[in-house]
Amino acid sequence: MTRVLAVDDDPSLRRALAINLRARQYEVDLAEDGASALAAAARRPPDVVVLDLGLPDMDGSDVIRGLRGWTQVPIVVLSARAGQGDKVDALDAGADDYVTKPFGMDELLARLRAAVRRGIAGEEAPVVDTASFTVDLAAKEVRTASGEHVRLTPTEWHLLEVLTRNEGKLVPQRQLLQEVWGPQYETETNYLRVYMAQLRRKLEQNPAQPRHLITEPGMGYRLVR
Amino acid sequence: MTRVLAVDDDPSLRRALAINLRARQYEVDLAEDGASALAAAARRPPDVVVLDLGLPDMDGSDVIRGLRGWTQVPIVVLSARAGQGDKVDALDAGADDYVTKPFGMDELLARLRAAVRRGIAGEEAPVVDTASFTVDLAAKEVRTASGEHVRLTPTEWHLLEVLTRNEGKLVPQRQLLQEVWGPQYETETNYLRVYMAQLRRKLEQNPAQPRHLITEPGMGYRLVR
DNA sequence: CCGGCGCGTAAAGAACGCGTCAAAGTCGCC
DNA sequence: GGCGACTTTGACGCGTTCTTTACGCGCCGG
Repeated sequence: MTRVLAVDDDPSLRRALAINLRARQYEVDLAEDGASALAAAARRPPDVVVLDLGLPDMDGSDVIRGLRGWTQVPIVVLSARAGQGDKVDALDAGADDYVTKPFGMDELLARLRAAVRRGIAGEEAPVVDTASFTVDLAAKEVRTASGEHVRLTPTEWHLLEVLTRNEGKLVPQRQLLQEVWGPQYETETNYLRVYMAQLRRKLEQNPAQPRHLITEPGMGYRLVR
Repeated sequence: MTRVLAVDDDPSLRRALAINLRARQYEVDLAEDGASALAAAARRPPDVVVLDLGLPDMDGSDVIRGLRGWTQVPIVVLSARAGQGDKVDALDAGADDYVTKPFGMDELLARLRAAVRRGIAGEEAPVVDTASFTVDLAAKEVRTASGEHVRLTPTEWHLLEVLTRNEGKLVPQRQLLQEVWGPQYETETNYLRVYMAQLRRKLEQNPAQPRHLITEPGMGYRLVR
């Protein structure tokens, strides 16, 4: 059963959330402020968190950072209709989605389902294998189709790791550069060219015509099975 | 139940709208001018707004901006005047779609359904598929109906992305140019013609008679399923 | 009936991005 | 201190993409 931790200082909204969620077979924990939310999450790790930003004791973004310190649980934020500043802050702090008050219960439930789906999908998939090679993210290991171990340098691995975690998706050049080399290298696209070439030489059967490490000109790269 | 706010100064048209909409299980609020429309929307937030541009007290675009200040509710505009200027203004101000008077009730209802669907779907719509092709916004990938990958250039993709995010809705030329090429290219409508032609060649089964990438002469383009 | 406007199409040169190679620079380890 | 592995940097050729211009057509208004 899916466990939801719902955090809001308004008792009537807490009650409404609890009733609606339990009616849909969620297991519900409640908290009325940031401190007890963090405590509750630590005591019984939830599968998804619904968090009101307007808590009496702590800033919402700080609650998010407190959770993100040790868990990747999906967080859906509730906010009164005020400015967008706190929304941006919350997303930057690591929230997954955002619902503005007043909201329809249907909408919140839809967002919750989506968040849970993403969360569960995220935990599995440490291994991705293609026709030519297999990437084991947990073991940090790459093997060819014939089972031989492939030696990668740290940078090569890091690049391949980002592509693997986004398997099938196009990863923008900027994101790759930022995650592998850091934010100040966002424009050094030639790094990508050099290292993609090295990865292809080690992993592709025909490096000149790559089948899995695909260039999308002008946009980024993509790992396809 | 879906709530519609219908705004028109003509009492007989208000009545006709109310009867037709209620017959189709919509909950209907009525307003006869801009000020009371804004007040009604604030009192009971609607799921979709039908707005006549020819109101006695306010310019239609100002009503739209008044709503857009705090809500993303879909707005379908009714326009009587032959001129296109006010329609373009309304779309630029944030309207979602428009219907020209005199209109068939069927057409209005179809536009309403499309607008409501978009509104509810909200931010969760990473995949849009038509009879001819499928657009995956998250993966930045386009496939034909037969499943083949379609290669798009960055500009082609960017243009298609904007249209896809506004699926079903008429997107003004100005908005497309601004989002794809930047604010200083707002008048270069020939860019749109060139790139729409390229997209049609790659995506439409019969590029000469596009079924999904539709031109709305003088105003903009629309992606329909 | 004619003229103008907007749209679709085609084609050209210019600009850009990518893959490749080679060499210089950096770091840690023996 | 020297050696090897890894990373960074620069240059070049080639194919692709973007930009710009020109022309023909259809529709609408005069």
